[in-house]
Amino acid sequence: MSIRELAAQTGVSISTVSRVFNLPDKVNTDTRAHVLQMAQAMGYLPNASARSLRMQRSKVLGVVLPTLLNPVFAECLNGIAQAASDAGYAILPMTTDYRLAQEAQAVQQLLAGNVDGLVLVVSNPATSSALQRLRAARLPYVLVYNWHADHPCVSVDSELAVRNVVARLAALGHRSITLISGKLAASDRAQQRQRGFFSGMAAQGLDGSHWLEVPFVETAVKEICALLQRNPHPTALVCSNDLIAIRSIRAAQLAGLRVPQDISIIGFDGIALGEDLTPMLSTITQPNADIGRCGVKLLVQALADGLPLVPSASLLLAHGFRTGESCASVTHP
Amino acid sequence: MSIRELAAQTGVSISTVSRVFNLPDKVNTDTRAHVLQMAQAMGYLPNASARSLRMQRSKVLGVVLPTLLNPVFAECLNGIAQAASDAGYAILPMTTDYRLAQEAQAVQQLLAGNVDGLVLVVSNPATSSALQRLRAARLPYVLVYNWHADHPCVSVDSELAVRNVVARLAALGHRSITLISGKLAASDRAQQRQRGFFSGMAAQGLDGSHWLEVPFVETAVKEICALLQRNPHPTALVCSNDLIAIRSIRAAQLAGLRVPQDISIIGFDGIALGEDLTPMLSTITQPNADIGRCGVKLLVQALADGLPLVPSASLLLAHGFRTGESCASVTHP
DNA sequence: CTGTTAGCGCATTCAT
DNA sequence: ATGAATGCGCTAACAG
Repeated sequence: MSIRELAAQTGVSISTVSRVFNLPDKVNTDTRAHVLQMAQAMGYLPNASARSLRMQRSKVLGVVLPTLLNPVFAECLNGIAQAASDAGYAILPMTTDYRLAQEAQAVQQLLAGNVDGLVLVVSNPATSSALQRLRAARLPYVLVYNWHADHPCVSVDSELAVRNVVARLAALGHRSITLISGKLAASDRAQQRQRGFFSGMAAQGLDGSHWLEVPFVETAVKEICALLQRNPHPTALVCSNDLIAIRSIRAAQLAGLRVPQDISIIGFDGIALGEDLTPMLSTITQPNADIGRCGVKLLVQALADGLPLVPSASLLLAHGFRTGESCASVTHP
Repeated sequence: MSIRELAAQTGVSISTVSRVFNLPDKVNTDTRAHVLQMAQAMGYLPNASARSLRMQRSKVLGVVLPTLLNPVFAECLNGIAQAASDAGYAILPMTTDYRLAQEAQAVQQLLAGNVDGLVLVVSNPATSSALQRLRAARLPYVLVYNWHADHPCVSVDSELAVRNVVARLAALGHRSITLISGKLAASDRAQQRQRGFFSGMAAQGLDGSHWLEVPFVETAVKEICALLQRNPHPTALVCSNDLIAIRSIRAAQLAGLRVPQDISIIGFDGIALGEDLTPMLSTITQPNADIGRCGVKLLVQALADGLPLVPSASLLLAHGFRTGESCASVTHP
């Protein structure tokens, strides 16, 4: 079903049909109604490929995320999809599983798929070859969750958030706090959060040398459990993200520690699921859907303006703290 | 960077360049190497829209899912993405939030986006208008999680699974079992699972009249808690899915019941996260990634054969049971 | 207000 | 083994 057939059946020219769908005002009301009716009857839908080829834009945004198995990114993708849809864009998502090779490949494929722009989270903006290729291709893009002065980003101040959470723990009487960090090489967010931990501990005059690095994808309950079985155990754990916090809670149980009576555990991300857990997860909350939405909005705006998206357009959104049940004050026996 | 420019720079015709990328064997080795090298240097990538227009196929599969906020669908999408990528397809996902209007709209958009085929989960295959439109458009599609004799599907035998789980609970001494079901109108899976509950309870000679219908998206902890506070409370809960089971565990805690000592709670889906919970979720497991993978494989095969995908191609995969910690035998005081 | 025409970038005959 | 020519379906001048 092509525009030509519809035009023939309707008894008008293809330009008129085209106008009906693109510039409806510029066509006679009756003609328009007739065309629309015939289109409906014949099940005509404008061919997206032909339109993309002609217009030199696909109305598709590429999306690159580490994984959808962490709800934080599923929530973000939700926001992305919503904002994209609102702006008339479809999305083409790819996941990297936190691997550089996949990151590069995803960007490569997306470039070949002629998307109009990209929303992505990379391992490390400072060193990402995928990002360089993107710049070389002069394709508009925006990073989400990442933060770097040379790129347009949408994120929260992770470092500050963790520093504040350390202060909060200190105020609750915690002195022995351990950081459970995701692989630092795989994530600049983990690095930021680690910096927040270090500076926070230092600011409280506490020993910030205790931290454990665990994988993002595979569960590390065993390792965390082993750490908790050492005597004395830390009275609080600050985790790189909610998934790791959930695993830490399990590790604590396996180590015979009650949460929060024996140990406080704090996450980062604010995934919705955390609210339904028992104990409810205490965590630093990010506006995940909004992060995605804002990223798309910036991108769409740049696309509309025809201007490149500059680093100075970066947005730092507000984070929060969810007072759950996995964090309590230290009990002095 | 078009094929013409590359051809000009390389000193060959565009047909030769085209052959280098599509029929490499039919071009001289030296010429091929030269073209490839120049392509690399100039950063040439074949334009996907042009190719789609010419080939009348986009190498894109549409995907329609209720939501990505339930990890079961995120896991499935992961499998879909993997299999699609392996077969050289990209994916264009849309979510419906369990709403019929969105379901129809998603299919409509995907049709307009000229995808080559669709993987989807609909509310109800028997009545879905989106599905009818798909058939009318003669676009290959496969349903996942849904099950219906008139459509090609990939799923598990939910009814049998629940029936068996009821038997398992009965064997553990449970007599008072309540079903916490997702909105039946929004999901044929919920209907299947309810049927399994009814027939399972009947088979055990138990009263299967106790069940509660809760939303999929919003949390229904309050309602479930209220149900549990009635005296006497059921000794076991069978839930439509893992997310509802997680909320039920929270509801139990709020109602002052210990899981599993005071009440057993069983989920459905086998989301990975369930293994990291405390108590570890006891649940019926589905091979979520495989369901997605199989769906894509069927679709890709049909696309390759040029044949329509028939209902008789439907696949019923094996389910399992994860013995977690949220289910125990009845303690007789 | 409507029709005619010229490509967008590519794969594919048909020649050579 | 390679090149010239055609058209996929559509939008955007341009002409009327």
